[in-house]
Amino acid sequence: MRLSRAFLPTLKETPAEAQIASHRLMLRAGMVRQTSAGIYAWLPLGWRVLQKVAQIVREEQDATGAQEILMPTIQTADLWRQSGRYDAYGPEMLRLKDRHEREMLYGPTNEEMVTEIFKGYAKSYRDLPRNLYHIQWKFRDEVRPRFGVMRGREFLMKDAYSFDLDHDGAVRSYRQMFVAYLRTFARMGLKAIPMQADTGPIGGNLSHEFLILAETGESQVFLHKDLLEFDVLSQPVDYGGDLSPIVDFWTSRYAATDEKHDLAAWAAIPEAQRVSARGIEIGHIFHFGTRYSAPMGLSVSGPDGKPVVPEMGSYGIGVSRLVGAIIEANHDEAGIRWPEAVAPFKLAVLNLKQGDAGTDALAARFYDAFAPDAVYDDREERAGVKFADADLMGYPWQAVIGPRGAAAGKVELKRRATGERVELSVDDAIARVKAG
RNA sequence: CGGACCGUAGCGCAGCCUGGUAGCGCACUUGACUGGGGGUCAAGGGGUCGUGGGUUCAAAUCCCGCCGGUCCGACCA
Repeated sequence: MRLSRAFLPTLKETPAEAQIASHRLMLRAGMVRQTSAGIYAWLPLGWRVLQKVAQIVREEQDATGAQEILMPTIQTADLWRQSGRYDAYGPEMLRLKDRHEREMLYGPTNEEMVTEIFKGYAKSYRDLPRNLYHIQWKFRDEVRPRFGVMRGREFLMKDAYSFDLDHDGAVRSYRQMFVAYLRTFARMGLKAIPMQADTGPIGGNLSHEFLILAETGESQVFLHKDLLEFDVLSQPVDYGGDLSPIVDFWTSRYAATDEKHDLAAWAAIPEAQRVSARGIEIGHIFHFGTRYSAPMGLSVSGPDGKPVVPEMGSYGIGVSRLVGAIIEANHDEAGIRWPEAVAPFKLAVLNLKQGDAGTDALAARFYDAFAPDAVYDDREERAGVKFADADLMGYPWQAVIGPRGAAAGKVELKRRATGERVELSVDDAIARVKAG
C-alpha cells in the first residue's frame, strides 16, 4: 500500500479518553475510531490486524477438526427462554423488538442457538463428536466499557461448541481446545498461561482461563516460572492421539488468578520459581455437560438404541480483545512492535527523498518485492515524520532508503523489535527480510 | 448501579468564576526555504460553543431539563 493514497490517519497527540497503552496506540496509529461508548469502527490498519488474528484462530481451530459456521447476531427471546437464561441474563443483554413487537436480542453468546441448530440434524451417536465454531460480533451492554477494544460493548469473538456422547469424549474435546489455544496464542507471539477457573455449579476441573502477562492486566496472577519457558510450537501435535501429556504439563505447575489463589500451594513453590504479575484474560474454555442440551431437548440415539443427552463445552477467544492484548505485550515509547505473525504489514519502505530518481527507483524495487504485504511511504513528508509513523505503526521491518545510501546502492534495514540497523545492498536486504 | 467530572474547529486545550466581536497549539490548504528522527517563515480555510428551554438589552459564560462521553468503585471475554 502506498501511504500517499492510504487511509491511515495517525495522530501526534493522544485523545483524552485513552488510559492504557494499547488504546492510546490504536487511536494514534489510526487503527480504530470510537463511534459510541465501547463501540469501535475498525480502520484499514486495525482491520488488517484483526483479520490476521482471526485467521490464526481459524487455522488452529480447523486443525483440531472443528468446523466453522456463522450464526446470526440477532436472536429471538424465545430461544433464550428455553434455557432459562432470558430472565437470568440481566441488563447486560441488549434487548430489542422487531416491527411485530417480537422480542429479540443482540447475542452476547450462542450456546442456545448452536444447540438448537445441532439438534435439528444430530440423531445418532454416529453424529458425535462434533465441534462447531464461529467468529462473530457480540454485544454485552457493559456498565462501564473501557480500555478501548479490550473491554468494549461490541466485540469480535471466536466461540466453539463441542458435542460429545459421554464425559470421556467431552474431556477429549476439552483437551483438544486446550492445546489448540496454547498454539493459537503462541503463534501470535504471546505467552498465554492456562489457569484454573471457576466452574460454577458443574464442578470438576474442566474450566481454564488463558491469560497473558501485561502490566496493565486487570487481574493479579501467580504462576510457576516453568510455564513461561515452555515452547509450545516446537512439538508436533496429533489431535487424534492422547493429548494428556501436554495438558498435564501445564496443569501440573501452579497458575492461578487472585480469585483462585491458594496461599499454601504458592508457599510450596521455591521462591526463585514464583512469578507474580498482572494478567489479561484472552480465552476461556469450559465444559458444562448437559446444561443446554438437556433443557433444549437435544438427544441422540446411543449404540444401544436408547436416547443419550450429549455433553457440551464452549470455548471462547476474544479476537478483538487480542488485538489490544498483543499491543499491551508488545510496545515501547515510540509505538507498537508487532509480532510478525499479526503485523498489519511485514515491512515499511521509507523513501526519505521523494522525487529523487535514485531513491524512487530503489524504493519502488524494494516495495515490489514485498507488495502487498508492505507499505511504501511515498508521502511528501520529512524523514522524521516517516520514521515516527513507521515506529508508531510498528511494522516489523523498516527499509530506509535515502539519497546517500541510494547512490551507493545501499538500504538501511531496521528491525522494529530490537532497534537493530544494518546497511546492506538491496538484494541482500530483500533476502534478509524474506529470511525473517 | 454508587461516587466524581467533562462536552468550545479533525485532535489536545484556554475562555466561563466577574455576561459584551470565539481564541491557542497540532493537523489541513498555498508559497518559499529546507531535506536522515514529528523543520522554519509567510499567507489562508475551518466552529449551530452537545441540545432544548429560562434569565437578560445582550449568554460559550448564569439557571433548569435532556443527550453524549470520561474517570474511581462494584461487575466482566
